[in-house]
Amino acid sequence: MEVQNVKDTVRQIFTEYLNAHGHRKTPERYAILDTIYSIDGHFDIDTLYSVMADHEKFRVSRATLYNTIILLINARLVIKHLFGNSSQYEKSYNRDTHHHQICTQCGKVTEFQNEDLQHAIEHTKLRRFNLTHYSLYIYGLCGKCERANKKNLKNNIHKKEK
Amino acid sequence: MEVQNVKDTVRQIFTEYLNAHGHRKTPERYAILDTIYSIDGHFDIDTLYSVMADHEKFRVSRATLYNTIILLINARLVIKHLFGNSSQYEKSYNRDTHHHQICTQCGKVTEFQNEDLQHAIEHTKLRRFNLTHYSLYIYGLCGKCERANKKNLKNNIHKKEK
DNA sequence: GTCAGTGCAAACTTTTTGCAACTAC
DNA sequence: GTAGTTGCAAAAAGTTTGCACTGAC
Repeated sequence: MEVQNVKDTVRQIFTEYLNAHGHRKTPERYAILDTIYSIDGHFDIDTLYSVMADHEKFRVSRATLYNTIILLINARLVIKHLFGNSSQYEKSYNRDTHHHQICTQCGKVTEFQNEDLQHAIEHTKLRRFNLTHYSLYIYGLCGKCERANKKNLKNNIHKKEK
Repeated sequence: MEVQNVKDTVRQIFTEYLNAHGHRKTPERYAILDTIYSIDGHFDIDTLYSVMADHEKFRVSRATLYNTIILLINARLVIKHLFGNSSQYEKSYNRDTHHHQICTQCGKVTEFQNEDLQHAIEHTKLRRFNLTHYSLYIYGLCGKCERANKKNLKNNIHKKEK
């Protein structure tokens, strides 16, 4: 689907959501949705705030960002992650299901897809629970850090952990 | 394995870890490890602080709790989760692998086990990545909330979302 | 016209940091 | 003795809240 199509569709979904829940259709809310769907990958509130301040016609307050993102999560248009210290968000409509690899050393987050895994998770029998979505975080050492560690071992460099 | 055995074993693992990394073996550190291995399920720093203040011989500062828990995570004796607002921790030695169901409405976190799922995740081929551990969070509606919602619908009670 | 929504600043919560005192080694 | 560790308090970071103003309905 083309970017503009996606933006139109999510705007429509959002409109329906707002109507259904008796919320007002403010320009701020649509500007936020639009900006989020212009961002690839993860972002935090601060990044979103900067992007909107710099590139978009709208400047909205952080309070409004926090408020609106809750609506978007409920409308299933945004997913919230909790990596590292701050909350990270990402658009969720028309995105391929993906999983997350997180390097415990450098903190780098990489997405990957795996249909078998996806299938296994989505078809897990759950007792008294109605799955809507899920997050899989795989922790370990990324290739870069592993190589760096091996090199350091060879050179007998010992970085003390904090 | 018996509780006391587990405590002894983790103390030994921690000692080895501290030695290997040139850290001191302070009584605070062992008291924290011991307390953590007395707690079943998840806890946050504040809870741990209270438990130690109330029930244990040792009172340690929050700063020390934060410092020590990082060591314990690195020693693979504790796992960190990010549910809801604050970081949650749990002991990880000698625990069965489990996954987490999180109700998006009431926030309740339930653990469940599923060997097929566990196997599928652990045997996923990863490119340039060395898996050490993982967390799977499944979001949805728990049975209680689902029943409550149905009941509300029937009675035509409309709680507006915030 | 009304009240939900917004912006701003203050408050709050969780975590980190700086520093003096302490203690494991 | 010395440097790593601790406790405390202050600071930082992220998020929520109270309130007056604005604008969607």
